[in-house]
Amino acid sequence: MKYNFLEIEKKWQKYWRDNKTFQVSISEKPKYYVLDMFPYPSGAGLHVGHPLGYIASDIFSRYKRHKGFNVLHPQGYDSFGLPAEQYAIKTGQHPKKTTQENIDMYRRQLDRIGFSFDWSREIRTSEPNYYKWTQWIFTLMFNSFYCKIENKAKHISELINSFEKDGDNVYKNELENLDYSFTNEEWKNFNDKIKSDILMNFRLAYITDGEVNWCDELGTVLANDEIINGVSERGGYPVTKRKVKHWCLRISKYSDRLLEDLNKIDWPEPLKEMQRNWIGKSKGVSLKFEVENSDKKIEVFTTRPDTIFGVSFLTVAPEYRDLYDISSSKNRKEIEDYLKEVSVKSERDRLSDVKSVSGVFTGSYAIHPFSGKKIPIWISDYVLVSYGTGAVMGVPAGDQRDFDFAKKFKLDIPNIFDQIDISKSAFSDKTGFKLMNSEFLNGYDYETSLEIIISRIEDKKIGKSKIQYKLRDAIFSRQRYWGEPIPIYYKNDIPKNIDAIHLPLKLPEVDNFLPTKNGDSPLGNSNEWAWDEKNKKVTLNSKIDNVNVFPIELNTMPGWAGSSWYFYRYMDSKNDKKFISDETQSYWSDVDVYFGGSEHATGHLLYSRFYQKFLFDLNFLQKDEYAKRLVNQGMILGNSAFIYRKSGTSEYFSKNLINNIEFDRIRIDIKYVNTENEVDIDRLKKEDKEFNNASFHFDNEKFECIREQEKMSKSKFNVVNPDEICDQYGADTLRMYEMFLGPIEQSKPWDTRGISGVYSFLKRFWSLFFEDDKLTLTEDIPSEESLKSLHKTIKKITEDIEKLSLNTCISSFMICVNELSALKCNNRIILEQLLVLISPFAPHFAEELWSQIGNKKSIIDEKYPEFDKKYLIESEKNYPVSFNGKTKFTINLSLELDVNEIEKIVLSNEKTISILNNVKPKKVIVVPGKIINIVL
RNA sequence: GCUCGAGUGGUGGAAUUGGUAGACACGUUGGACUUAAAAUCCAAUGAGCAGUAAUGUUCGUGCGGGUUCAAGUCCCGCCUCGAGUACCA
Repeated sequence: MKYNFLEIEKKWQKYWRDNKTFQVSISEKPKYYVLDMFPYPSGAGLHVGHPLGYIASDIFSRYKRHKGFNVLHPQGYDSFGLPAEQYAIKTGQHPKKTTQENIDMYRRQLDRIGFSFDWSREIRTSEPNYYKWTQWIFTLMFNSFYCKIENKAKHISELINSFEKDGDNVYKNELENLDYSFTNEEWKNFNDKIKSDILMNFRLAYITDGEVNWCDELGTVLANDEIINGVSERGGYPVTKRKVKHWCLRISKYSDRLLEDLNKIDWPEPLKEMQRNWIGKSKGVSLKFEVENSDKKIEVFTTRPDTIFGVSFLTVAPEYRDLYDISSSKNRKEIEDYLKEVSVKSERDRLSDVKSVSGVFTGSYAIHPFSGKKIPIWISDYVLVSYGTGAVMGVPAGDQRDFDFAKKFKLDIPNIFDQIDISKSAFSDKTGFKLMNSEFLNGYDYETSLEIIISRIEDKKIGKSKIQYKLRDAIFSRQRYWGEPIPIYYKNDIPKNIDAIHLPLKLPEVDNFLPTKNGDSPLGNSNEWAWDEKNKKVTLNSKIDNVNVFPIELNTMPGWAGSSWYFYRYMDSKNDKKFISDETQSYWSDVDVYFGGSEHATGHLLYSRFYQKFLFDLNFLQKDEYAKRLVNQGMILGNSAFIYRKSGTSEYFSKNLINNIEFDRIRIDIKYVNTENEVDIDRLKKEDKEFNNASFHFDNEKFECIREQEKMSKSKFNVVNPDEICDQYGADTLRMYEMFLGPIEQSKPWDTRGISGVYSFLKRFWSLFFEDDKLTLTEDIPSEESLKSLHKTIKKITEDIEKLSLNTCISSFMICVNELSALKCNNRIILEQLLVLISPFAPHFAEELWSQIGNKKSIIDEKYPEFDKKYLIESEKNYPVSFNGKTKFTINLSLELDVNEIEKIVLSNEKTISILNNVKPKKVIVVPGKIINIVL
């Protein structure tokens, strides 16, 4: 019988569907949760790079199931957010429609590959019965504050109680942005608006009015991790600073826990490192400088208080809060000019402008706390408002930026480092110096001076040790249509949340869902977007004059709101009473292995950890980390084709090829290029419009086609569609080939030519079962050799799957089948076990043969074979005999021999004698079971 | 700039953690089958040198040193590429 993969795959996919094979529920068995990062259905469809992680996780899930675990392996769609909406806008359709279409396409493509997903648990973040809970979590955050004393989130009512009882006594330290203090009596007398404003400083979801990253093209605000190199991650559009009222999540309160708990989880070290850098903890000192002729003080944050005597100026950020209080009115004009100049700069300008130094003198001076000297105060945009205190002390001798600044504006550069030349650049090392010109710190090194200065600063009560984080609060508002509405309404300007029982607050239908350049949210286009507080429902805007009807927040949530907690919903996706029942949570607990790309390191993977800890604090979750182990799959790179001008050719590419012009090469679709890198010019010119109009003549003499490896993408004309591979070779071959390509976490190029190796392997395996097209198995006791081959393979496969080294698994299968083919093995015992072994990798293939050899039940729950040591015991070893470490020949010896016996045999060996040629060896090293080395 | 990660045949990649470098594949070459092609099967395949040949021999894991009986693997110093980050005081 022939290996007819198309028929087989269809048959078994239907069988699994009909028998609900992959539907799981709570059982007596131990659980195992294998999770993939769910896709956002983008419209371009899948290419062979997408399923890489899914295949690995599927193999692992099926393997764990064979091992006796009750495996939860769900899948869903991250269907809200920018990608889905951008696609809808591009194609001029409603996002609801395109999302549904894209999901259908994804599903069709995924189904062909034979995944063992439990689709009965499917979730979509854009479905009301899902986002109901996303909104619910938001209201929890709105109604919570972070208690520093207990180091956890608590309900806001506790804070209010404390204010009513003790004023701000207990939580005074947390009122960082508030200038005034209040007693319990004063609190009670505050009006609602003031109370609300004060509480906003505490709420974990809060509204604020600060500057945000604004993207004109996308018509929305973006979070820091959505900006790459000063442009938007989606689409690469410019980003500017803009003052917008927006919601934020106070993730910064969790900085330390997010950092510390990285030690608890088995995630890839590079990824943890990225999170550590993003959180950016640094220890230092905050220090107050008096300002001459002013009540205001300037507080700076520094990690180098030891260089305090090197301070020759202070610099504050252009957005510094007390800017006008600390600057001289004489300099007003220059300052305002400078502020204007800075504000027009986009994020990208600022980045590309890092080298150039700009700033303006405030006209006033601060007083050095130890030397008493007058220090000029400057304004410069190299200082960031959002980090530290928004002000820095300028130490040109010890910091390159301060050095450059001082040079540019001709400020003092006092040297405080003995014997060190700072005429060309600053000296920023923490070792290898002794201080000078530093009064009581003279002669000390970094460590010692640090200790002295900190105690001096604390004695003088002008500052204290401080830990500073780079991690900022997460901007939560999007001025977009396709996202979860934020369940907040404004009662007399005071934000109130819609209670959980009235959720979901459903996304309204609007005629125009396009984003606007002025930042108005498309939800404003709805004429039914007001909250009737009395009847607890959404009503017409026209009723807002009514005392009980109030406007609803127009912004929607960012894409990561829905993806920050979705892995819990899978456990109990149908539950409409709770986001997840205690019972299901107790059983499924957490994710055992999470597969996904490292590009989410500082986005999704950080936000979801924050959500986890928050919900843990409020006792909704039982663990404070959700994924024990994480595997980053690498990318599969596509072959892009470029036409280059050969050197010496004076001919240029035609100007008509505008869209494809990149320097002196042209990108073309890889389908026009054959394996010899020859371009099919005729077809290219016929099918490609741009080439059709081009005056460019391809000529092998003047141009050449070169392949380059890049990320697969439709726009790069280098995608390979998994459907085509399934048509031609079958899903099992695709699955195995993707794994065979290389280590899962590595990026590796796709080469369709290589697939034939895996395909013919499966065919060879298949043919072990047949003779002259008829199933022919013997029931005899298997031969020693075949048993050895099998058990060697079982051992290797089991070890490698656990390590997720799946590429070497495929090699082992090939070796085994090669060996069995050579042995002409058609033994049932051997082949049956081998089928179970390979079933996670090539499930359709294994099911088919399993049933053909007479099994009635699916192979899916068959016990995974275990190796028996007795078949692996070697009695002999082919020892390499090396001379000075270089192997000259091998000798087959019994493993029972001891060192002396081996040495004797080797030395009397005729080859040894001839190589030694009467020279007496200096030393003979024998490592039993490994090697023999003769030292001359 | 800083922080990670990686450099092994023509290509993708193996290497029990210090013990026969190049497993397993692709590709290439030769052969078998075939009128022919496809498919399949067999053989060779790191480079160089010597030999008709079996074989022998030298060099070989980015570069330069070191430790060791033995280094792709460990240590020191460089180079190149990739990823992340970017005025974080």
